[in-house]
Amino acid sequence: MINATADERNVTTPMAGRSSSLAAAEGKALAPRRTRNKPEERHKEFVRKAIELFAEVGFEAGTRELAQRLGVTQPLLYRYFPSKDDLIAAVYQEIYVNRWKPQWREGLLDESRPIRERIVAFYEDYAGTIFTPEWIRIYLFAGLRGVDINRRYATTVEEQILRPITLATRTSFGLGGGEPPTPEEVELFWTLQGGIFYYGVREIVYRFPMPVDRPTMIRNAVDTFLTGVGPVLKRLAERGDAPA
Amino acid sequence: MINATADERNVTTPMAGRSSSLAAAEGKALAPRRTRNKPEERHKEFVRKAIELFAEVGFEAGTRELAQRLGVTQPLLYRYFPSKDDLIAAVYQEIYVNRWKPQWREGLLDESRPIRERIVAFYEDYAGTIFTPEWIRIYLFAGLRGVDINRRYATTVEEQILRPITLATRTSFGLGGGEPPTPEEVELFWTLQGGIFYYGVREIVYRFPMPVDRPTMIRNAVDTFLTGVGPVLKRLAERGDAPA
DNA sequence: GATGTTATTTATCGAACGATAATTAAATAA
DNA sequence: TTATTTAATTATCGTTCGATAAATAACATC
Repeated sequence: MINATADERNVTTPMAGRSSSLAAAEGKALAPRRTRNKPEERHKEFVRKAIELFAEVGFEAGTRELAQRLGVTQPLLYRYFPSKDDLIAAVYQEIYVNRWKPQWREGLLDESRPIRERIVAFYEDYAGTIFTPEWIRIYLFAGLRGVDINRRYATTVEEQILRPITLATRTSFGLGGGEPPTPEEVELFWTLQGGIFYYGVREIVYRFPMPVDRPTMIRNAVDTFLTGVGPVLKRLAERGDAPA
Repeated sequence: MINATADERNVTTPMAGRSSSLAAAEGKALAPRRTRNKPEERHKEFVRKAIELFAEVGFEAGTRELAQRLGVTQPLLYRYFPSKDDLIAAVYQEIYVNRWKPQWREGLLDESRPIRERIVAFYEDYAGTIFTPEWIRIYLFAGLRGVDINRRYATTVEEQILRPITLATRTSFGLGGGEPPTPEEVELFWTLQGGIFYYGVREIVYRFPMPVDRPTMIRNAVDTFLTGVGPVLKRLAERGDAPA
């Protein structure tokens, strides 16, 4: 199922550039290169490559494969991360915490610009951030694994993005004052969010041919949504969530 | 990571109901139960349980775990499936081919009912079919694995569902004749499809609390979409896909 | 009841996995 | 230069995995 390139069999190989000195010409074992790096840089380097590998294969990717890509031996990983799960946790932190931009929320709340412009600008920047194999694939791997990364991230999206959008949209339609959005209202905006997110899943995970480019898709989706959401918001506000 | 319940150590155990006769009271090895089933039933039974297991754990679920749940020994699986991948293929067939309903397309094309009613009815039935852990989780597992199940399924969705919906909607708005839908038009309906699908992902994969029930979500999403899509379709039709 | 077929189990192989202990050598300080 | 520290490697353990070969026992046929 995996390569195992016959070059180096079962034994753990150091590798990464045979010692440029023509040292061991005997052909047996090449002198292993041993470059000593600062722990801080190594830590970052390990996480960076781990993101790459996990995005490709998933979390069942072997630590030996990761070490090989880094040009180090497998046990070295355990000097920097007590266990594989700790490495995975560092990956989560890097992607889903460090890449979150507070200006997303701020931009959406900037009432000096029309609501459509704010929403389109947000989704263009948001798509530019998360429509990468690392972000989307690892996000789905994590979700299927059952870690609560996704629940927590979805909570953040709802609080920092969807509720502000909902309120701003309601305001722009002259509906309701400052009451918090109802679940039905927020759910409406989840549908838009999910529709745009799923564009990325089709493109990056399924590798489905995407004849419509991102900005066009976003513009049309937001236009359709904003045109249609007015009456629905009005209806929801009028009957105060009473069922038909 | 897995249980390994101390009861049965490394050795492959037959199991499944100790022989109800109080046979081996010596405590050592229980007489293994050997019931002989018809190959046809076994095949179905294996696929059924495999779906259950793969939905929980993913395709890296062990064949031993599957055998244990079936109450048989692990090598028996290889009498019915040449390899694990063949078992997985049977799982795909069962879920994504056998569960497809041709009446979805037919119902969407039934011009005797209003377009909104057709679309809402379709999504309610569609959600009832695919919003299960087996369907959604295995679908995402397959997508991340790189098999082309998802590309093929998405093609079917586009051809059997989204293009009919697009044409029917265009007709109901009095726009365009029988020309095939443009990619931009189809992409609009992909956004609705993705938005609704992602509701299922949040509910079933992320286990996000869902305060709005499915029928309400579907009704509001379709209402918003159908209200807003008219002007956008009109704009797309008028300028013949020329960029702004 | 004897015989033949085959569903099922027992036993086992080789590879890959996560992780640990002991050893080696590169950088730093004396 | 020599001594100290520790980054990095070598070697290896115990498990689990997918898969195969051989032995066994349940059912069908005569």
